[in-house]
Amino acid sequence: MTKPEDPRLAATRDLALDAALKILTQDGVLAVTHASIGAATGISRSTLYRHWPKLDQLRNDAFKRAARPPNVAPKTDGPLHADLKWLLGILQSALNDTPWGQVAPQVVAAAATDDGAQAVINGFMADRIANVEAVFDAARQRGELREDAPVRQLVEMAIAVPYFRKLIAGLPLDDEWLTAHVSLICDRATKHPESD
Amino acid sequence: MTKPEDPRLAATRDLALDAALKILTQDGVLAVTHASIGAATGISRSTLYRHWPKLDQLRNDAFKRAARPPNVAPKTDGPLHADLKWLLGILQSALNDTPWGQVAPQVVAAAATDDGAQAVINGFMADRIANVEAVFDAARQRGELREDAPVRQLVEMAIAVPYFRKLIAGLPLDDEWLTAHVSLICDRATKHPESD
DNA sequence: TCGCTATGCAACAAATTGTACTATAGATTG
DNA sequence: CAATCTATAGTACAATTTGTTGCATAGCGA
Repeated sequence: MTKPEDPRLAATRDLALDAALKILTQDGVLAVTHASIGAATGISRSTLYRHWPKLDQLRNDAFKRAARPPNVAPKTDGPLHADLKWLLGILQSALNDTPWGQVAPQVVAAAATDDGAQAVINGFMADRIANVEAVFDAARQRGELREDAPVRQLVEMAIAVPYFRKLIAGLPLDDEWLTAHVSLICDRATKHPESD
Repeated sequence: MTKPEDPRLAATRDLALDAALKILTQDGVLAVTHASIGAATGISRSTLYRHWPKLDQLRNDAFKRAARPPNVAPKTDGPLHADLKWLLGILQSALNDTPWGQVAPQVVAAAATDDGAQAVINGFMADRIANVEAVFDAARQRGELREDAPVRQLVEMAIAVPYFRKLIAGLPLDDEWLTAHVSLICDRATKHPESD
């Protein structure tokens, strides 16, 4: 019943949002406008207004594009510290090497006054937390975890610190830091601290 | 040699920035403009332009006003978990009950493209970290800390998690959470886990 | 009192944001 | 292929935002 969509629509949408993402990372939210995207892509301003009548909609779609998660299934074959390092390594890469690291703070700020942006960040964070939880669950089933391990808190810490360093404190995320971070968390969670 | 400043300058500055802060918390950065402040205060637009010729300068000053830290000397008379709970309680209040909780995400976002905003947040965070470090230093001098306590990491965690919860994840900061958070950090830092 | 300067006001310029209309080019259907 | 529908380019235009300038007034310091 639903007609197939005119391919031109998807084409301009993709072209426009790719440009929007680039502008977003380079010059910030304020720089993504119908005019700037038109200049970058050759798409006419009037066409862009037909796709996104309001500027907020355009920016929210740019946010969504930046927030597209790597969508990996977490490695859960143990041991915990290896799984965790693997998963947080992906997070680290996302923050360091993809537009998300540049864009996330702007989404966070937009979320204060814009429900669309709030939804973007909630969805993204839910994915991240679920992945880390899956890693801990697998560790528990393997019997690696201490009975009293405060898993919820540890999951939160695992994610909070890299985000804090990158977005708020402006500190680097590198392998040395990651190793220490994972070690600190596993130390509290597992029965026998890995003696390396 | 430096003439005393005309009192009218300070008067309009304060009046304008107070209004700016209110607008900032209520409607976001984008709403703080010379026009909106003029409407809120009765100050004429041209006067506001003389004080802040560019919009960025005006917004950065509003950020600075929001970021004015409580400027408390941390309690350091021990034990660690009490000092830490006291200090993080102040942080929690600042995030929950002062404009800083609303404004911080916007400063973080602005920092991506604006050095002034970056300076605001760096200064604020340096203060916070120094205070928590002072608390740990005192604990060390009292002999409460384990030899191998990773203090730098724990200081970072102590601050990172509340910021993450409030700014990024939209989770609440309440007393129950704070107690658990402090407990988890002290557990790793102190020689003998408090047995309560 | 006298000069200096901050303010208020109004007019204006330029850029931004959004709308409307027309003509053309590409897609879908028969 | 032909007819029709629809997305796009281009232009003109309106409304708002952002910033400037000149002038008169009122408050401050000497």
